[in-house]
Amino acid sequence: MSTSRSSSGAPRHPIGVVARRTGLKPDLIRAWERRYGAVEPGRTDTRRRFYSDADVERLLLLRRVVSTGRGISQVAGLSREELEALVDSETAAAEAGPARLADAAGDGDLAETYLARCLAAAQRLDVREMELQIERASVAFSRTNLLEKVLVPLMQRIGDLWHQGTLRPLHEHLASAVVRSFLGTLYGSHQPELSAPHVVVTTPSRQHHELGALIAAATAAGEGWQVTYLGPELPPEEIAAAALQKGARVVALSLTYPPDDPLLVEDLRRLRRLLGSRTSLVVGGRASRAYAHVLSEIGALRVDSLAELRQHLESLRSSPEAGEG
Amino acid sequence: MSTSRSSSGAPRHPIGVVARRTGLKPDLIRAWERRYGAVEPGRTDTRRRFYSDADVERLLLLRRVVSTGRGISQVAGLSREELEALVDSETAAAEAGPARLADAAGDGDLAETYLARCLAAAQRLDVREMELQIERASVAFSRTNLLEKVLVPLMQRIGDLWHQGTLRPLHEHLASAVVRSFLGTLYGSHQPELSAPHVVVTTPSRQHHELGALIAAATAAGEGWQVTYLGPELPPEEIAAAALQKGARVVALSLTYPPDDPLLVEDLRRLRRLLGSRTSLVVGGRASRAYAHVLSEIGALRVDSLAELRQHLESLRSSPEAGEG
DNA sequence: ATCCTTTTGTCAATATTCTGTCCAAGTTTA
DNA sequence: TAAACTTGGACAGAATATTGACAAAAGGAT
Repeated sequence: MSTSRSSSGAPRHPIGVVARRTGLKPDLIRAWERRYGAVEPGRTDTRRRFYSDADVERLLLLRRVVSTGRGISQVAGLSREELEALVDSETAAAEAGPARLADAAGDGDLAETYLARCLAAAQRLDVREMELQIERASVAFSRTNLLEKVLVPLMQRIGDLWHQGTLRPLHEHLASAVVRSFLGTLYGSHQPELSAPHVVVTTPSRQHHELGALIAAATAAGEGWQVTYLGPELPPEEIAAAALQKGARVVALSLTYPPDDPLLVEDLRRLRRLLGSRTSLVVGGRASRAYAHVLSEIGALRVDSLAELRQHLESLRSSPEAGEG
Repeated sequence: MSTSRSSSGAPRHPIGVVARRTGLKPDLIRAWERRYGAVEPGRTDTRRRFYSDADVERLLLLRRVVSTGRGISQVAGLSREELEALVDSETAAAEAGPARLADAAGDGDLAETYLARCLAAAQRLDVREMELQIERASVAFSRTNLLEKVLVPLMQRIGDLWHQGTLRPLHEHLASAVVRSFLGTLYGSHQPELSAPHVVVTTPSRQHHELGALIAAATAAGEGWQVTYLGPELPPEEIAAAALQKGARVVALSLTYPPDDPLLVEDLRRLRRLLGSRTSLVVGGRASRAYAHVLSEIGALRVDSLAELRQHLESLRSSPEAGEG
């Protein structure tokens, strides 16, 4: 065990940092200390509390125990070993996952607000403001809703405004860069279980709009998959190689433009041949409809929305093998 | 006590430059020194402060630690290693912290270590590990060194291995996506002064390798410029429109491939015409040499390294107008 | 079930410390 | 001379500490 890491000065954390790390409000941490002596942090000469790493871990432990229904007064005085024992017995008893937060309804207006602000910021080429708004939206919405109600509509609307001439290509590029950067951090921040199935996400050659692929990657990550995002425009051989190397259960492609690429049809057929029958192919994006014929020919799943994608991932996850012959 | 402090490199930078590089106001740097002895810069015989590169890196590290919630008074006296450990523990708080790298050796070896790990991770298509290693490297290195000694060599080496057939295109794509995502967060993290000049960074049409542009964007941000990154492949009209709207002092382009695009030559000429004479054009990237003729014809600055880019930005910043007619 | 008590998270008011910013006056540099 | 730098002091906003109060939830007793 890492009993003491005090080799060169043990880190001492102010209460704000402890609050962030434990998810407990500063007031609550103080209340636990005042009322039950749950922790006994050190003090500076000006009476500010300073917590050690051990204190932080103890608070985390207490939080877990309390969240299982026990009162804080009952467990505040227990030793670390006793707390760990409690946690163990609890997890062994019930595989209770943390309750999922349900976003309240009526988010439409809120999403619309963020959307409008992002659009305005994009128009002004104000990257910082755009990032700020997306950041705020990411706090207000769940990951799923952020994608479905803010980011996807945002890019669609920018695309529309571009095509109708209100916005320049430059605005679309800028917005793409910002959203892409955000999505990159989003899908990377998830820590899937090692037993989770793999999905390889990319875009075929000459399909250089990667936003859809990134959104798919973020969605899959949110569903608990292990995601390997390869970036845009890869030929079938590369995609297949990656899928093979990662033992991917699914390959997800995003098609947006152009909708009439004969070479792409051939690439899709080849990809299906190169992939083992154990790997499913899921295709989405605005242009995917245009390739529906090939897709059904090669037995690829076509999805029209993120909800559909999530649904398919869910079912694919449980089914042992791809249902293709 | 921290032994180093005044070790590496003769003191060089006046406080204004340090302020730009660190994103800290001169007043704040002095306050940190006066109140907590956070740095001990050298002095001229007229009592002017002069900071070494090590001082700058220390200030960057302090800024980062402070931004995570600790008070400056608590961390101002810590050694570099302790500060790095703090940042590391913050980013990898939940992580089972495996072996810390031996910091003792020279930075060259250290960079090599990270490089090798990133390469190995890329080969295994292990995105998470790659991100982790880059994150760690970003703690151990200053922004400048991270770019020049880790990320740029990494992408070069991957490119080489790709061309010699050891790695597949797929690996290059994957690494690009990871590095790009990281750079996106990097260049956005700096908060420039409102009075700072603007630079618009992008890539001309048909130049779809945007990594160089992103690195340039991160470098410019580190020099205290207000950066507008537009993403890759924009025609001259779009670039000029953005530069006009932002009142950009500089437009920076990255050229990597192809090196022999006749249309690009025309695009560059047009861009120069569309830009006002108040806006300088700076061009870098592997293929920029191939276009040296046009570039000198239209009076664009060609840079061969990041150091050169920084140097040019520094001098452009002080000179009131572009020196082109 | 209903009522009462205890527990528990949250909040408010006030005081103190910490921290970033700013100002003024003088000095040096370009 | 204008711009950049230095010193010392001042100040406002953020973070923290303390005390006390309050309402929802939990649990018991009737």
